[in-house]
Amino acid sequence: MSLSFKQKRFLDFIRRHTLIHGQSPSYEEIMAGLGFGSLGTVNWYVRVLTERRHLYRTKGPNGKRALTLTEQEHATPATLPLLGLIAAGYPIEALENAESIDVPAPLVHPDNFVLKVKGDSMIEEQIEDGDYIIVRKNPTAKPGQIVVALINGEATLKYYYPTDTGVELHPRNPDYPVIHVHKSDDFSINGILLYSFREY
Amino acid sequence: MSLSFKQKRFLDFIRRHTLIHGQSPSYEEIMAGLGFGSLGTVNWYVRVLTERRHLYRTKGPNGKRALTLTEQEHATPATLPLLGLIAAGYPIEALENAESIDVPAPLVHPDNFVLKVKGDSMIEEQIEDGDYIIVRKNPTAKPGQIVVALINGEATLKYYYPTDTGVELHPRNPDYPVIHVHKSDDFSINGILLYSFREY
DNA sequence: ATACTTACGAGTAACTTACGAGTATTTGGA
DNA sequence: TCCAAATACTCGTAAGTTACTCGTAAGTAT
Repeated sequence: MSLSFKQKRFLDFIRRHTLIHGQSPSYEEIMAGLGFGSLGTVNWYVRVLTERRHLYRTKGPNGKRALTLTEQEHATPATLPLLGLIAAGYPIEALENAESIDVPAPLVHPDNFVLKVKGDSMIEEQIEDGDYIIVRKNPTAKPGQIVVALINGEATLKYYYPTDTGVELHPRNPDYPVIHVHKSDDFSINGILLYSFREY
Repeated sequence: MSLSFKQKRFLDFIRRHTLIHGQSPSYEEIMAGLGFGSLGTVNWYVRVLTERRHLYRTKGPNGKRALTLTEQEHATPATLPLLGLIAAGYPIEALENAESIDVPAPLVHPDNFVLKVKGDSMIEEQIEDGDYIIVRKNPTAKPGQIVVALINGEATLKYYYPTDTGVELHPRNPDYPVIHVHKSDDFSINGILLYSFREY
């Protein structure tokens, strides 16, 4: 879902023009400003960037000078870093170039981050390949919360229930077994599950 | 809902006139002040700006020198209205007091809205009770998009594939049957599925 | 009466969209 | 490693819409 260099340049031009002139540029102005030779080129950019929801018109289709950046409220970027890939039963796989993901503003918090679900290992939790989960980094949890836990290095997503003797991890789907964590296990809570989403 | 350059200029004129002269300008004064050749032009601005809620009359319609600015209110929150409840096989149930739901900023758009999923009827689509879906209102779709469709009044969430003879609706899960829509069916597309999420 | 506001009808310039076709650049395999 | 295919980008022009304009006449409140 990332943009090419030229596409970024295109969006930048609109942002700057809108800022400086108080209204969106017309196709002709964009054409001149970016050195294109044809309106068709401008239209091509508008079409693909609209489809990808980086642009929209404030006044419905064919509204004049109505091109607006979706990213406008990026002034306070409501994004969280995508820190890694998670698949049940495997270690969490870190991503180097922490890309940012748009999320609802109330979820923006320094301790929150996003993981992308890899594979269908969590299908029984109604979470499938390609979904995203938002996690609050926290080494502890309250009983009944869903946690991202690591058992002997393997990630899992389960309800957390501490007991006298150790910890029980319950699946969302009651058809699957409860996991009993023993003292001999290497157990840690990575964080608490706050939200999950899927883009279509 | 942004204004054109000329529309801003029109509002500015009213603001300044009201400030300086202590009363709103008459149509003639606006005409002279902005260099129009006709009252019709002034009236055109008043009409569209009133429709868009940037102007109103303090004394009801046809009140003289009563043009007043609706000074800009909103600090655009990144929310969408929750318009109803959806369950596969049932009509969409409208909610009266449209509450607002926080969503990622890029999804904020006048044509987008949120539906809450009721019951487990969409479980095979990996969408369960209590999930939310974000839909872009649109009466048509491109092949391959996931649509919220109504067949004989019943809602469903399916991949959309038009054919020569009608429309095919494919489920996300291939274990479930493809629906063939016939001409005799009352079929309409409510919108296009953009995003789904779940709070924990 | 006077001082305004509303209601047509119609025109034009400013823009946006649609279409058709061609050239670069990346990507996925054999 | 090299080709084929997809994707990204470019051009020109014509047609379609919208924002804005005019003029005039009829309506409404003091």
